[in-house]
Amino acid sequence: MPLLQPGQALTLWQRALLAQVHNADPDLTVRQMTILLTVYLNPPPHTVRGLAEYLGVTKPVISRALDTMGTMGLVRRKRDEQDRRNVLILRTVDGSLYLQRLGDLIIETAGEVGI
Amino acid sequence: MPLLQPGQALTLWQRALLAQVHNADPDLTVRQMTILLTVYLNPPPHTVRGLAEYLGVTKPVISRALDTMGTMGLVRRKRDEQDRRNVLILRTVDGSLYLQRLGDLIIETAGEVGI
DNA sequence: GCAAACTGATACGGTCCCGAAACAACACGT
DNA sequence: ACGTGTTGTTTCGGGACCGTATCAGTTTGC
Repeated sequence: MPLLQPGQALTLWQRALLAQVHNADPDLTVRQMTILLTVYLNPPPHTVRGLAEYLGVTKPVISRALDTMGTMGLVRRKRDEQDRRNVLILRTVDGSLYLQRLGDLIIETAGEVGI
Repeated sequence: MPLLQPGQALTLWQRALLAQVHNADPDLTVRQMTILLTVYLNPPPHTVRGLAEYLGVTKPVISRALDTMGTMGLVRRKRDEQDRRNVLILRTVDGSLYLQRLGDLIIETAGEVGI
């Protein structure tokens, strides 16, 4: 018997999204959230082109998402001095905290659902 | 030791969102997805006002989301004949299939992550 | 030195979403 | 019957996002 069953999975998903909607913080797009998680969970370095390929979206999508999340302080841009065409996407303290809260939220929700 | 740990939770979240981004299907907003899950997981009846309160958003948000998801065939509207001011939000076969696929996707992702 | 290739950012036109306010349809108490 | 309150929808101005095409800066190979 699997630890996670379909009904539980959807309930977990609903509760976690609901908490996020309730939260007054500005909502991140599904794409933005995926970019943020990728930057913090996958090993660096991260570039615009690399993220665009990984997510299967166009480069402007990444560029604009970095603008938005940069303003929010969730990520940071830095020129690659080895190859000045590249832009490296770096993590920030605020971004780490943001995702830490998200992780705690999912864990807490999972507990309530009985996972 | 909890079954689900913070790192695993975020990885699960990332992989599931990534699969959703990769999928060519038109993306649902976080709010729209939450509405859809609520309609299918919480016991009926569902009204515009009820959903707006439950999600903590304004009524127009619900009304417009129902327009969009109605066009996609994910939910259906029906006048309440008991009190014709109300609109009941009903489930559809397509909506059930959509969420079933989402549930399977999360389960599958969880398996890959080792949950 | 210079043209071609590459990387990330930007301009443009279009679509969708948002919040506040106004609106139409309906129920209910007097 | 009629005014009040309720419910859901629509309108309006504004903002964010998207995809395509284009642009500026940098590297690479001849």
